[in-house]
Amino acid sequence: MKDADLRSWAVVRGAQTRKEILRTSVDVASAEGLEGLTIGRLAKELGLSKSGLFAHFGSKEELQIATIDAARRDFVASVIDPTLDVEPGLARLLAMMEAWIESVEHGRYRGGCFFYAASAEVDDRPGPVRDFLVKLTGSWVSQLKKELRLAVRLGELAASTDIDLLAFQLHGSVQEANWFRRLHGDEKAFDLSRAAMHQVLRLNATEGGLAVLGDR
Amino acid sequence: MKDADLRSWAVVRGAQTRKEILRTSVDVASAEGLEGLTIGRLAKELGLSKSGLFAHFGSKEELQIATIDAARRDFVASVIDPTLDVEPGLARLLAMMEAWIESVEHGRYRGGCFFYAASAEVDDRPGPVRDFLVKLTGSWVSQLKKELRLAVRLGELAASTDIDLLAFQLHGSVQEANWFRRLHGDEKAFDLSRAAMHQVLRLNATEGGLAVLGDR
DNA sequence: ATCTATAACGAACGACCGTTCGATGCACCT
DNA sequence: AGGTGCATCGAACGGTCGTTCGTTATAGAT
Repeated sequence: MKDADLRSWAVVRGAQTRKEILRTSVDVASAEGLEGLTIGRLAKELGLSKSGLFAHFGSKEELQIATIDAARRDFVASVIDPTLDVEPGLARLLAMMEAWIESVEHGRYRGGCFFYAASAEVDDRPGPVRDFLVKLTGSWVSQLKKELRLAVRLGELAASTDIDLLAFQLHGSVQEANWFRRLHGDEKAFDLSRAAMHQVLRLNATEGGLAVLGDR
Repeated sequence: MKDADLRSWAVVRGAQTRKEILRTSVDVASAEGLEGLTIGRLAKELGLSKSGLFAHFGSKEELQIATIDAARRDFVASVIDPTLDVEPGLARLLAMMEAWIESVEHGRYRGGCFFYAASAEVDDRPGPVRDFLVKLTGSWVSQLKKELRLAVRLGELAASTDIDLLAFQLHGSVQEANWFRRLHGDEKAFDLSRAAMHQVLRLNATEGGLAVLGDR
């Protein structure tokens, strides 16, 4: 009976619409911001009524959070999942970084990296939206650090490696690339990002690590 | 006669008010964004009427541009001017970077680095506001590169130094620090920024450059 | 004393915002 | 055939936005 409810026509249709809304809202929010993402504008773009769209979320704040979560799903699908079967350690870290860079470089959002835009907008506005974003970005940095620590343990990075500093540099190189490309339209930003990444990794790599990093 | 006009009571008073408005608007915009900076809110905060404040600028876009220009003046005064009498080359570059980091770390704006916030907000909104911001940020990066090239010519940095990459890394380290502190509230962000800066400079420094960089 | 220029004001405008509410339509259950 | 649950709609709400306009106050010039 409950199953019947959950699979009823209306519910399925509702879930589908919600998905379509979020697919568009992530795109819009990456460019116009989470506040610039207005319900009327979004409804018009999707051919829905304001109130019909609104009913899916109950408040603008809920829409914003759902939008961030949709961006998270996209991020996991395109950056994290594909690297799960790569050999853990430095190799996987490289795969994660490369997937991340590519997702920023060729992603489908008009505004470039969603989390870059959202961070700058939300960092001074306390509340659940900010909290959620802090949690997600913090979790990504932690994941990078975790893989770095593993690489140290595997002897691919030197024991003296400053994990915090290295993660800071890796994360920063991608954020800077997004800033540079977005504002100054220069596509070589991502080459610089890759070069910076390889430089700092090489700086901390052991002989075994250098083998993983390759020639370039 | 013209002089008398320019020094008339009303004009002086007007210029003073405009200055006070901009002093507040930069502060507000660094936190709420250039769009979130609304005329009514700004007027209330300053004890002015909406229309009275509005008359100083003629349009919201003009207010935004004037606000960015006020931020530029602050930046020049606190980051560039104090380094003009430092010895050109690596020493001056270090002074510029340190002044920049400190201005972000201890600046008077509630929203942290003004240009970081404005960049992310405006990068997808074409128009005069964006154009102005692109010009200013580009000019700052150019200034860094100019000093780096000088350091190379002075033999403080190796001739093989990749200026674009190094500027990318220096600029990115400060932006990342602002992001990290703003979103995750961690004050050690700026120590990381300084460490990253020294690391990449050291990597390109000659013996003479290392002497300028010092021990740390 | 009168005139001029400017700053600042208050009231109002249309547009859009997020949100509420009742009505309508459709697929399924009994 | 009638009832139920859900998605969606249209109209309306109070509020805020940027902007316009006519008015008032005030210091200096004539």
